[in-house]
Amino acid sequence: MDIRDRIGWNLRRLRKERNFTQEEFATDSGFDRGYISGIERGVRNPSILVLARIAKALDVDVIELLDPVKAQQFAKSARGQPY
Amino acid sequence: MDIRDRIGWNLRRLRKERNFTQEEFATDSGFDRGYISGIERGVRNPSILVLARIAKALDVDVIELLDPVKAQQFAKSARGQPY
DNA sequence: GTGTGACTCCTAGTCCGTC
DNA sequence: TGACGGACTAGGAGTCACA
Repeated sequence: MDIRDRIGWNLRRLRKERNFTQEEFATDSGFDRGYISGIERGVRNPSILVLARIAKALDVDVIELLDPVKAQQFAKSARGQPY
Repeated sequence: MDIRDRIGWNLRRLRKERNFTQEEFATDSGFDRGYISGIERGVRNPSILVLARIAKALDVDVIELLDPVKAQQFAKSARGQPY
């Protein structure tokens, strides 16, 4: 699994756990909604400082965003689901 | 501890464990030696794909580069030491 | 609510060198 | 052996309109 996908799935997972829309989270974290969308889909290549800001907005450590197991599980559970 | 310092100390720790010079590691991983130096010193802001390439060259998972405990310990043990 | 393409601006990352 | 500088090019940061 590509590292960008790991981050993308984990971000989507953590955001949904908090019942935020992309738009709400974008406002909260100070990013553009389209940029957040791109990270969740794994098409962006964010820098480590961007990840740190995102992690802070989610109130987790950066490592949580890179968790391969949780990313995999969430990706699997999300198959065929609407966004 | 800044996220860039965590990465810097962990990179230096893992590189030294393998008895590589910055130059050797730069050649191995395909990066510029000055760039590797900058990451170790925490003055650079690498993207996640860069970290993935570095992790691969070290044969560890990216998470290892972000380990806060090991970074702290190594930073402490390295106080006053020459590079 | 979200995906997506196109865009500008600025920094990441390279290559050379010196200390 | 590693820190640090300047000049350069590739690519990330950040925004928007439209689907």
